[in-house]
Amino acid sequence: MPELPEVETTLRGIAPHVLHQTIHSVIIRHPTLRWPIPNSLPVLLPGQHIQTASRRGKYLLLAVQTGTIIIHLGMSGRLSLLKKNSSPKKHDHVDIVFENGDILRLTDPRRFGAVLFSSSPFAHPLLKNLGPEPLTADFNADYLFKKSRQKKVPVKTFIMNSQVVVGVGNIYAAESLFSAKLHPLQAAGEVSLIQYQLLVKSIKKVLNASIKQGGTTLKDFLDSEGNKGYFILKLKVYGREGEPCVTCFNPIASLRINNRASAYCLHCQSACSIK
DNA sequence: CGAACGACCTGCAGGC
DNA sequence: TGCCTGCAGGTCGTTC
Repeated sequence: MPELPEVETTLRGIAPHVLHQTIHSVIIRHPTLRWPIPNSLPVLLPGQHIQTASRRGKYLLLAVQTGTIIIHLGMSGRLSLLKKNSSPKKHDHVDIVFENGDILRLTDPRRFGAVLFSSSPFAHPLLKNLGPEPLTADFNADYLFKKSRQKKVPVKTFIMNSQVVVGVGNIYAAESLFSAKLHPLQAAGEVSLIQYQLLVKSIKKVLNASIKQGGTTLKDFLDSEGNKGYFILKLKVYGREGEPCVTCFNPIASLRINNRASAYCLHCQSACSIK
């Protein structure tokens, strides 16, 4: 489910409802997500209140007095806000119940998500090596160009590496490369500065447009209020294999790169030097 | 060191 | 209808 726009949509949905709320209790129904949920949370968190709600890459961060709750939605995770006594369903693994009765509930069928706690989240092993946020000025063509020299990995793999830049997953990598007219297999180290300028612009444009539409709902993404995202209507290559390219009308092709489906236009995204 | 790949887990679509 | 296979938005840890 979630790439950066979906996580950002989730954050914007929950933030106004959880900020400054006092935690009443924490219910863990299924503690084995990607990593075990710390069993100290139900003891540690009650009585504390949410001071800030933010995002780093695809990690949601809820800060309380003694530290920060770190939430990752994995492939199929979703947070929703519910009213008091809302009965849990099959994949509702964690509830954070507030004193006013509201419930912040994590639902995650595939359990690739995570709920962790850290007194200094940015020093946490999962967060400390993350690359820049794609929508900030730190993420620019000079940075990508320098970072990519001598790298032989496909440019698609390169921009999906969270140590290079956070938040670009399979959908938005495909869309951004199409927008920048770059072949996904082009070696990252051989992409020119000019091409990176176009790619950076494309990534920012695509992510911003998706956030505006509430993210992409393929099959199961819903925001914290249960609404779908409408960016799927704007996807130009992802999931359109065999359908005509919106620019040249040739059929969209597909490759597997690192075992991930990679849709692209054979004509518009021609490679200069694929090895 | 970087790169490739398996692993985690469930649900669903499609083929037989 | 039902079983089997492959695939899915992520990304860490292991192996080469």
